[in-house]
Amino acid sequence: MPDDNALNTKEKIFRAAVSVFAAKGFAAATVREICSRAGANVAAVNYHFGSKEKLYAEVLDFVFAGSEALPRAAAATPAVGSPEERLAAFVRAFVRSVYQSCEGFDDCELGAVFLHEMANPSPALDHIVDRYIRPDARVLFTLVREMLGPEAPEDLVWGCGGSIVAQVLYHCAIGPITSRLRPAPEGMDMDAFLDGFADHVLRFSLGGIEAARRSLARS
Amino acid sequence: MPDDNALNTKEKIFRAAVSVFAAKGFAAATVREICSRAGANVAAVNYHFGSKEKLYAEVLDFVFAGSEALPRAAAATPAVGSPEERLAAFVRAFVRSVYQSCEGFDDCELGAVFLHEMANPSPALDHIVDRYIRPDARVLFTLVREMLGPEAPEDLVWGCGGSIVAQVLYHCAIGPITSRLRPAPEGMDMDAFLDGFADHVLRFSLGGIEAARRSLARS
DNA sequence: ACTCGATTCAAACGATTGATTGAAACTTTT
DNA sequence: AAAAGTTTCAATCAATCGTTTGAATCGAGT
Repeated sequence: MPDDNALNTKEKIFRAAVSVFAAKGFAAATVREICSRAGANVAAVNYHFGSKEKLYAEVLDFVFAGSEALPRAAAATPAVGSPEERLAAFVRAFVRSVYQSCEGFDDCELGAVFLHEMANPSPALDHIVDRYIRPDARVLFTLVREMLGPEAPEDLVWGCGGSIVAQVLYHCAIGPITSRLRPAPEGMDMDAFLDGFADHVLRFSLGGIEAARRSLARS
Repeated sequence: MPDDNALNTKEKIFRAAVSVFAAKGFAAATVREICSRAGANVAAVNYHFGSKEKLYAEVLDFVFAGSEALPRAAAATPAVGSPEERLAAFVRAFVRSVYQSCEGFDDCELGAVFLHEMANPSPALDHIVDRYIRPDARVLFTLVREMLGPEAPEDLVWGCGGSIVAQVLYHCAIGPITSRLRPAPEGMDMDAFLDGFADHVLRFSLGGIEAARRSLARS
């Protein structure tokens, strides 16, 4: 029967896998490095998880699932209030869920995992989209539609929703560029930066949606 | 001395490398597949280019360099005219340079190469940033500053510029998601789609910049 | 103390990778 | 036509990958 030590080894491998997969993606990560970081034998991954791919699928699900402290955007969006207020909550939670490290991890951002998954999609992506991303998208697009009005064409709703998502994902999508073009000042307060970033995205997006609404009324 | 046949083999390898690297990125691409597609021996890459890495560096430079038919955004932005007009030209050229296939290639978008490079930056990225990305960024941020006014803080200029870049890169950053959430209709006219996409990004961004300007005047 | 299932470990396996080698084929020069 | 230089090729190298193996180790139940 699995005792504490066994669970500890499995847990240690899982935690190491989260960090390594986040840093390197599925293909570039090696089970040897994961086991080395976990202080375990190379065979431990296959013994406890079946294969590297199954371990990755579990990690992916864990990273995307969110938590109470770091909920997914849809879960943090209230059902009542003005569309602007709800969008503000959505964007703030979305930004945090992408850039804040997973609970109990120093070095695992969903954004990093996500980027590797976009560059090299794994079979597990379908499940992630259905389970986690589609609900978030649904909340966002419903909100955008409320703000654009019922006569807005579907394409415009998706366009504006995409513009919001794009801005949130910006830093994770081009991190290596910003670090070269405009390196972040050392000792920066990450929480304050994320709040300011979310504020900017919200303000910029409200202006963008307003412009889209105007162009709609004009035609 | 290199004759036509030699040039042909080198050229064929280069063209195959462009496609393979764009589709898989540097690490996942293999010299065996490149040579196979080129109808050449495995040793040809090292003979003609020195190493897989040097070949990749040449491919990267080619993809980012742009062309007369597909210029980089900065090169397509006129020096005169209203900031709005110049931003429109910038965004249109930017969108095309990211999503339109390189001249003479059916399956090489800068966006695909870029995405892999962001997920797994190569040593060649520094040169690409200095040579190609920094000039584009300079033109964009100068434009944004013109529209925000001289009293706008640097952070706001970078924020709004980033919001524009983010929207343009959206589809390349989350392609696997959109294809699952909202598959593109088959037989879609890519040129028309890109024009419409650029129009949306421009309109949305003008609204966003206007909102940022207003928030500036208010404080 | 002994047994038995669960876990860990060093060692190795087969496959694949980028790179190298030296001879063969080819082109150009003499 | 012989020589020199360039290019191609099959074969192979060392390294690394995920996975497997079988024995050693451990811990709880009898």
